[in-house]
Amino acid sequence: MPSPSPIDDPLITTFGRLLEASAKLERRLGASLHEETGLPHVWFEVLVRLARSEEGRLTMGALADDIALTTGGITRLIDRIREAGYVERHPCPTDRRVTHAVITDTGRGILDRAAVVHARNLREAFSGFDDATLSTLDTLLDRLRDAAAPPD
Amino acid sequence: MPSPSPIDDPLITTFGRLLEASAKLERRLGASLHEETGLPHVWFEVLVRLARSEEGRLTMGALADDIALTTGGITRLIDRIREAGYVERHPCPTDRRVTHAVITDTGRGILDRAAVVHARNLREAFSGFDDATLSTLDTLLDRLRDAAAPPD
DNA sequence: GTTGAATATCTGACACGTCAACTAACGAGG
DNA sequence: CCTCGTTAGTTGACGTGTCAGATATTCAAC
Repeated sequence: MPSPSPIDDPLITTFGRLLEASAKLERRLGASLHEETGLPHVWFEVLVRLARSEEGRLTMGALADDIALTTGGITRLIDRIREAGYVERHPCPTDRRVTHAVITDTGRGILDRAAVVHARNLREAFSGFDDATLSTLDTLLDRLRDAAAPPD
Repeated sequence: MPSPSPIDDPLITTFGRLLEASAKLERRLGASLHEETGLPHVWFEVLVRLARSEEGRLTMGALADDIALTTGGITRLIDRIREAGYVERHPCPTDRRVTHAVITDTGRGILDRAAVVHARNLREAFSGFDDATLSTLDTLLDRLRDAAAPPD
């Protein structure tokens, strides 16, 4: 007499596990990063993506999609990061609807320092994972991200 | 002359991927669930955990830990779910500091209906994953959750 | 017993993101 | 070229979670 209930579907459990794992990791590692560098983890994610992009710039829309925020959310997030002096807004010369967020030198400076700290914390948290496991994880996460894309 | 920059550490990328994948999946699947059943995804997660627990009850603290919210956040979340009639608060008879959140019959009803919908959506989203892959994923997620636990 | 540290929950003030409505600009057809 | 449908970004109103501090209770040590 095991439970025939729909709430025991294994996929529901797996999905719950995914959210729990990522929420807890972000809370813990995000807190460390913030304490040790003053940089909130979301800011870090924004700055990394800008720094890795051509000319350190990305459109608001592209950034919103990367970080999984709405465009309204990105507008406000960039407002705050800009007030801190880590990014600037540059109107796009060829399409006047679009605005680029561009990382500043100050932004690159704090980002580099934070990356060292963050990488160290990550290495500690993932100390039980060998290279092969990490590579498997990467593959799975890529497939999960794609699974979230609209079904068109 | 590849980039020797600390921001290119592969662990930073992996971690970013994890957050991106889970944020996008939650957004998409959470939206479907809410549209089709009226139940916000967080409510679903709360109700599942209660339904699976002994006597359909859990302390506020245990629930906060499961869902990865602060205790203040759980207080307010349970307030709202209670107003909808899906849970009740029961003071613990043996320790008067603790309160149990208890799922109601109404709560079990809507949960069962939502679980069917959610499981169907998950099956579609995870259609490219075979059983072995899912089991690998489960294992990895468990290890990730544990990696987030305090280092004591 | 009584004291004091620890634990469980709640609350006010506030930060952050969403949603929907709005402005502005692009671009394909007629 | 204009008009209309689409796309990019911003904004006001609001929902939800956090943080720090308050409250109540337990428990171990004296």
